[in-house]
Amino acid sequence: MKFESQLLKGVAPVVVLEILSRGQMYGYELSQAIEERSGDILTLGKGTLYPLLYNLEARKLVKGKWETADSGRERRYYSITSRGKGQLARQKAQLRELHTGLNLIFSGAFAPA
Amino acid sequence: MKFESQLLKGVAPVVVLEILSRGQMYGYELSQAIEERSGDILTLGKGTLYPLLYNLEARKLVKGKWETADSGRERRYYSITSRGKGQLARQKAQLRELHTGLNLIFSGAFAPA
DNA sequence: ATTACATAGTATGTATGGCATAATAGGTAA
DNA sequence: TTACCTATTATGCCATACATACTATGTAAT
Repeated sequence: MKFESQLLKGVAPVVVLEILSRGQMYGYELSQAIEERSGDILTLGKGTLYPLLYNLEARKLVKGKWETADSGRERRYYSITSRGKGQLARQKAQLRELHTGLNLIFSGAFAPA
Repeated sequence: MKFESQLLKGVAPVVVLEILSRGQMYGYELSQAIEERSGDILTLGKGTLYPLLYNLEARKLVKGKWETADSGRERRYYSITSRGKGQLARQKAQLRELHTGLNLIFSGAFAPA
């Protein structure tokens, strides 16, 4: 994603799971969907996305299957599993909590030492 | 921080810079301040915090100096540099942007494929 | 005094994960 | 037939979060 390096480490999986929760997609399609749906704010390069998908599949949060598109081209379509849905719900809750914590830190409710 | 692994990678430096922007602190004090000021949501273990401070210092975003506290004990006090303040401003802006992007993704303005 | 505990910092190693890059290959249009 | 866009795989680097263990000091309890 076009962010100063590590700011969004860890959110990538949640984003992928969220998008897959609305329907199956193949990798390339996913990377474009993430850009579009985030208003071009979030970007996942292929060097990030594909390894991430392999990882999610190994953890059985998504599952992929090869299908032949109308064009005759082979694509690997990923869909979210029920485990993945559980994980997504947990991670979303944690994102909200993180957001709360950051708000507390940055609102300056405490005086400096 | 007490989150499911890597959800908040990259936010630690911003949090540290933010807190140091209100006054100098030593490491141990910082780790407690982060917990307190985030309502116990964010936690940095020493294995994370100290290496992070060394890294910030190497990048001249903070600077540390040894001082002898009233107790007679040596402590390393860290303060934010002007470079650090610039970095903090940039990172805060990026955090806000990230938040915007995530909101777009999770609000579901787009239909699934 | 001695122990126990909280404070304070350093050092080391591991695992994760974002990312760049390169190699491969198929479909489409000039 | 060349060029370009699509599509996936593989390799390797680097940053970083974290656990653990080690060292050391001040304070309070015994």
